[in-house]
Amino acid sequence: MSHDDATGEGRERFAPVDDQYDPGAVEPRVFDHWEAADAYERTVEHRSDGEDFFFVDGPPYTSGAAHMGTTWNKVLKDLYIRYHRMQGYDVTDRPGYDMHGLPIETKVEERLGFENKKDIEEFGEQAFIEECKAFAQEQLVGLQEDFQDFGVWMDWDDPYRTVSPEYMEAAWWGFSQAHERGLVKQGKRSINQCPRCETAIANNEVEYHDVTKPSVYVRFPLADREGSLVVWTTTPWTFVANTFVAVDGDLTYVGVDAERSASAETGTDRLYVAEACLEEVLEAGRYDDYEVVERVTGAEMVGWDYDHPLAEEVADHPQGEGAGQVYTAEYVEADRTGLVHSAPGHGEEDFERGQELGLEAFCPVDSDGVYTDQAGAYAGSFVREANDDVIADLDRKGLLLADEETTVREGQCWRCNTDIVRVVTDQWFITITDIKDELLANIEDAQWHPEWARDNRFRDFVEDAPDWNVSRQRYWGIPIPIWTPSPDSSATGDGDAAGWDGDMDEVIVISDRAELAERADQAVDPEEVDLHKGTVDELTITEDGTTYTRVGDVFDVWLDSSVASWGTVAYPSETADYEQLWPADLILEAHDQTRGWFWSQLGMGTAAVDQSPYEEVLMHGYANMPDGRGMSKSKGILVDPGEVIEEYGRDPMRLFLLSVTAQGEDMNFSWEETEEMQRRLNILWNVARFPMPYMRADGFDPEETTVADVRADLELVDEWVLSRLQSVEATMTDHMEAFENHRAVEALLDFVVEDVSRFYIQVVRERMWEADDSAGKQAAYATLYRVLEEVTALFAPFVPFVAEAVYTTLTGETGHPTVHMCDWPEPDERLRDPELEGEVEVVRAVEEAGSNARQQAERKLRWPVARVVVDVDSEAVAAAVEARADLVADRLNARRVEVLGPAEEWGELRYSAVADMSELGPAFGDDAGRVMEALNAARVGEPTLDALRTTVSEALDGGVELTEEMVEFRRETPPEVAGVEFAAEEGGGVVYVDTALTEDIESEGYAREVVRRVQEMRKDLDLAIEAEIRLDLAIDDDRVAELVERHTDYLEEEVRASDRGAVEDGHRRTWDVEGVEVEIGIEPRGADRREASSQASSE
RNA sequence: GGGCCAAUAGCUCAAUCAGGUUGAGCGCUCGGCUGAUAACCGGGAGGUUCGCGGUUCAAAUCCGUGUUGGCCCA
Repeated sequence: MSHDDATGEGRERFAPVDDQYDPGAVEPRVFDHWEAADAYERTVEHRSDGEDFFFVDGPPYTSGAAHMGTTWNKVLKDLYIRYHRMQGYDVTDRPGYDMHGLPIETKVEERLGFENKKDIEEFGEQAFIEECKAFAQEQLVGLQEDFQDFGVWMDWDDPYRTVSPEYMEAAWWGFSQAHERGLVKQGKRSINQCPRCETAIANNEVEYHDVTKPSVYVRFPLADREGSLVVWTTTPWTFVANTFVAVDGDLTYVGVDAERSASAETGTDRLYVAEACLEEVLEAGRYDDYEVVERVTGAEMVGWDYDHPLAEEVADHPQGEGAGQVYTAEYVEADRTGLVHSAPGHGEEDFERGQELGLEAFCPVDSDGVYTDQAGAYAGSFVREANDDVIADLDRKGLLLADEETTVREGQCWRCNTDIVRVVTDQWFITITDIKDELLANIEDAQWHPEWARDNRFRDFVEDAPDWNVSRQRYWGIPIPIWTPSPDSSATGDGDAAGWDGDMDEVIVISDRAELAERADQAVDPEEVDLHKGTVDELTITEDGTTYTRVGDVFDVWLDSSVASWGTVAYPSETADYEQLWPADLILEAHDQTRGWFWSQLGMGTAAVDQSPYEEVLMHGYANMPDGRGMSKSKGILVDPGEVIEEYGRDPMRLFLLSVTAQGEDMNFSWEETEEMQRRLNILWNVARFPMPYMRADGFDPEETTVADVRADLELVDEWVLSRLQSVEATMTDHMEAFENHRAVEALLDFVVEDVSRFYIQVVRERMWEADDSAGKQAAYATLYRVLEEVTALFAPFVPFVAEAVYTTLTGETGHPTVHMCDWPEPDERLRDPELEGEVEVVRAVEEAGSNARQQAERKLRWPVARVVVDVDSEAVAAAVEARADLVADRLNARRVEVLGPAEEWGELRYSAVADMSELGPAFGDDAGRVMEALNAARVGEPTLDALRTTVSEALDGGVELTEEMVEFRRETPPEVAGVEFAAEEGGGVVYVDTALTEDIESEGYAREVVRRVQEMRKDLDLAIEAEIRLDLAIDDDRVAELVERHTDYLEEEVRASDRGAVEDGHRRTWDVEGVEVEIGIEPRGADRREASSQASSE
């Protein structure tokens, strides 16, 4: 809507607005207004004395632009931030960005043309970190511009960034707290290693694809008995590290003498396999005969020794205490051979079982996937490429039974698609398995919406969660603040922890910059120091004659965001906000964060301070394509929010995101629905636009004339719409408090479309059009103003632009500088009247049925009907219709409304019967035809068999026995009466409309036909509403002309005709009114004439 | 392979928790209104409630199973 001075001063109330809601025009104006009026800053300031509400923003990762998912997320956050502000809270709205991590390193490497870690080392760590920092910052700016463009109000000038010293320090502090509670340790773990990135990949960063791999059956010769164990694998390269063979203790295994007689490779082998797998193994090994010579359980095989299949090639193969033996293991299934080759230096399950058994985790593979010298003959080969060599060696030694291929799901690095290798390396852990009970207890302290997300999914996950591996062997991350004793006293700076025995009491964990400055050997300025790897790796600590050096690793990025609840308030460098606000009142993310940020925060909060860092969680779904597929930027399957804005606007997009999808569910984006949202907002726009010219013309002043001032003059519909408004407010507040935003906004849209637009405004239009000002008119103005003002506030958090535009036009200079400073409207109980709401609901049901009946009778609404008869089935409905008969008469343009209660019969009604011949036939035989004719011809006063029997018996000159099955009753209304059923909450009935014409009705009907056409001609001339005209009317039918002239006063008042007579050079048109030719001429009078002609000439 | 969520009119969703005649908006179509008018309002058609099986007097709803999609995990 239009105003030049965006600060509110001098802006004109009820100023003319665009005819159509055009988001493309409204939104830029609102942005300008916000900027000029400092709308955001003033809104924040307005609530600065309110109760604190600590919202914590889950930081989006800074690689790539905002997609529909992030858009939805931020718009939801904006909604709840705005809502809580309107509820009076002083809301923390600091946005955050997750800026560390491998994905950014990968992108920077691409940009710089790097292929692996060595390129980074050559480029220089510090320089590489600076590149990453610059890249992440670039991405941040792009993201932030997008978020602002969506109309999201957060503290964009001061986002928290996980790369800032204050934030990194927050991570150090949390980690050091966990350490002090004894929850940090170093340990070996089987990890997913990306050989290209040379780092561990979190399980959730692994993507699975189907790949073709070797499928080999190999026999391991037993050491102290005849025969071999048969194992199967898809990773022959791991045979190098084979340490034991696993069996299922309960499973039956057989020893067989298997023969190949037909082929070239003749001979007999004694093989041990699970009995259930025997056929498969023999077939794979191309044996054609066999004899079972032994049958044992897996348990009985435990302790059997075998020879390492690559003992000659790998001199260092596992051969210590307990190696090369059979053990039981949970992970064995009666599949393939029923015996599992186990390498604790690689596989996760193998590793865990190996730990239990006290076996060495032999891992002769480096971080780049290349065998170390320990791998003997294979040293220097990339493991996957060594598969063929291993297979060839096994074949040469006669150990290979079968060499096939199979398709399996294989993990790949999510960034570079390199196949993962499982290796065992030294990693740092937060041992959350030690605090499982506390974690499970702390879950209870947060309320989730929807609840099942916590009680089903989240709890299961927490119960099964392993220790948290927080270390990554990369560069772009928060350095792990652990300094370990160095073997020599000189500072090497390479983070080598050799020389330290793993005792956590002997390490130093630094918790903040001040402590670092104090304890470091080098001079450190805590204000200036950058905590990244390039800097801190140079720092050593020397205490009691021992020099400590930092471990080389950085934190997994999940640790970064896990400290967001205190990182947001810059704890520990600032303490006041933390003490006042923590923990978070609300966090709000998509369901992938259940095992992501919801979890990492709980884990970190519990490890550091044994408390849940958040109290309430709103979980939403994923944004999918219209057909339900997931969006994927890399595959080009996506809907770009920018395009949606371009096409339909910000508010319609927001409204779609906030109104269509239920809490916790995935959203399927829909262009059609977004367009529909624009149409709904157009109704809001028109509802607001409709009364303004009248208010302006009559000089209505909402400050002077409030609803309270016009209480006595309120009409029924005014009271009704005000009551409905209160109910909608109560409903919306309930839904918003339950985080059911889609229900809340649906209730509001319903109110605007159904109640205000379709009913209230329809009813109130006549009052607005009255020429003279009146108390009733002022009452309508005050009512509608109140409705619009509060509706605008209710819409504000959902569609901030259009709400702002309407609000500023409504309030002019008198309101807040922005609608977003308004309080959330609370229902005023004094205005609530549930009984009235019920009555009007009945009236509307009756109106609907009545309109339908009119349509059936083909009588336009413009023509009055003599009477409407409402036959109801409940006293409550009868009372409602009787009480509101005037309104019913008005809505249906009826002269009279009659109500028939449940006990009354309408004397004019008759019933007929439709005969069912399949029943009549058997019952009456030859007479069936006559009975049918009599039945069909019968008209009875009540729908009962008795009445029918009497009538039919008379017609047939003899009694007949009728049953319920034989007939179906039909209502027969009098001629020119149409009846339609209706139903309301407290009962229903039938509305009969009597459309019989009388001269009186014709007179009014024709008069209204003429009025309508004159109005159209006034509009042709673009006349002002109050402009007066001279009217020239010639009707080519004397009877009709006389009928119309009976309503001369009405006619002249309606069309503002202050003069009658010949119109020579005015606007003339000839109309066909119900078959009668009517010639109309009009011309504006006096001052209106000049105005009209000047308007005409300007077009 | 496992867990959680979803599947209802051409489209987007209600009704499912707590079993009782499947409903709304859009679209389509027919009509009305005519100073909100490129707006607004009414009627109508449109359903194997994803398939199969079970429990029940009664199933969209509860149970089992399969299919498809989403997310998480392996």
